[in-house]
Amino acid sequence: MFDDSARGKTLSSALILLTEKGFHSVSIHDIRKHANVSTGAIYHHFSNKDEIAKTLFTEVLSHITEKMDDILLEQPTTFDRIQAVYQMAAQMVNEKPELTRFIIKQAHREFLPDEKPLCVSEPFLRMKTIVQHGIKKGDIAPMDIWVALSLTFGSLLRLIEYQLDGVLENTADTYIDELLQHAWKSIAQED
Amino acid sequence: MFDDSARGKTLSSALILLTEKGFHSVSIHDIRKHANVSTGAIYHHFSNKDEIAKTLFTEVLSHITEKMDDILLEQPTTFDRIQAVYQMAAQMVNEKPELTRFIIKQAHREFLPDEKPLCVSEPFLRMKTIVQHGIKKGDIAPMDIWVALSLTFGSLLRLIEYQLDGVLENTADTYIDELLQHAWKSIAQED
DNA sequence: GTCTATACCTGGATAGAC
DNA sequence: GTCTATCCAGGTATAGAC
Repeated sequence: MFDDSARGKTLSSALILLTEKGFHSVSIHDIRKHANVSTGAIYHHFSNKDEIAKTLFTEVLSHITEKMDDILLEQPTTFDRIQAVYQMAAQMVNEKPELTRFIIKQAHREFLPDEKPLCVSEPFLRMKTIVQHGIKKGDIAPMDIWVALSLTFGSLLRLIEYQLDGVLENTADTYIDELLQHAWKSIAQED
Repeated sequence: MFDDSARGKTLSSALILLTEKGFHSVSIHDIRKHANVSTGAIYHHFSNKDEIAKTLFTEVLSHITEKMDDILLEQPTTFDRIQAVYQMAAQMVNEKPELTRFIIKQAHREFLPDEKPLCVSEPFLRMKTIVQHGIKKGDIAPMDIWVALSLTFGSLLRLIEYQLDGVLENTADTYIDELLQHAWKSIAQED
């Protein structure tokens, strides 16, 4: 995910430690030790501890935003767009569970108090766009946008949390077809 | 919620401060000041800071569990049970937003590392029971239990988070009828 | 049971050599 | 750009009077 420089190693280690223990339970010294760099090197690249977490958060978010934009470009129909988001999410939680946990489970308010809530971050605004277009085109039944958003992606996020909590027997991607099929029924325009 | 003893005042203040700022951003001194009690009084009733949060968490959870049990007793049909949960949740997020945030948004792993994940706590197991009974009785279409759970309550939890994040124009209870109506379509056994 | 005063330590951040 | 050594603030927890 990150390169082998002091900066990259710091971010990689911070990601692992932060998702494992949480922001306030990880000290600079912990990161220093895990990344095998010195305190001085860390403070050369980051002005303080907050900035490490903030950098991590924004870099990961913008990475996801790019993927969302690809989906919007490549998939023309509402259903296919939603399906692509489901697949991307399932893949992400399988391949990078710590990173996924960092994004959706961290209490950002605690260490990024000036950050906007996750639900108005760029990737989530892309989801809103998908649903709004779906309603406008008549693919999705007319309803309140927040209700439609909850129905479209709420169950997906829930399933992801189940996987992160370790209660699922199989990986998330084995459930998403069934999940999407049913979730679509709740929002689809009947004709 | 809690009585006027030093213990009660400590818990009330801790609840407010913890949900506002998060566990590690609130010091014992902050709680002491807000509750208008002394450090000594706090340490007389609680062995350490963790135990304050833990007490709060378990007392609130068992309170919700009781309400869930009432629902299971009073409501015989699957739909009515789910509807009652939706109404209870909407009422809770309206009347006690800080408390709701404390339960569903806190990174418990950070200060309660030995606590089970929320999704296998008592109240959430009651939700699982509701859905399992629904499938067995034929009210809910046969499907994987975790998929069914995600579909039934995922969108509700999402809507609650929207309200907590302050993006909704109205309170959650104005949306839940529409939400439930659609969510039910995704799981209902068709005949 | 409740108070004040304080001991002790963790951990963020800096200084200055190389 | 990276290192080691160190400073110092903030915060948990305790001691001991009342």
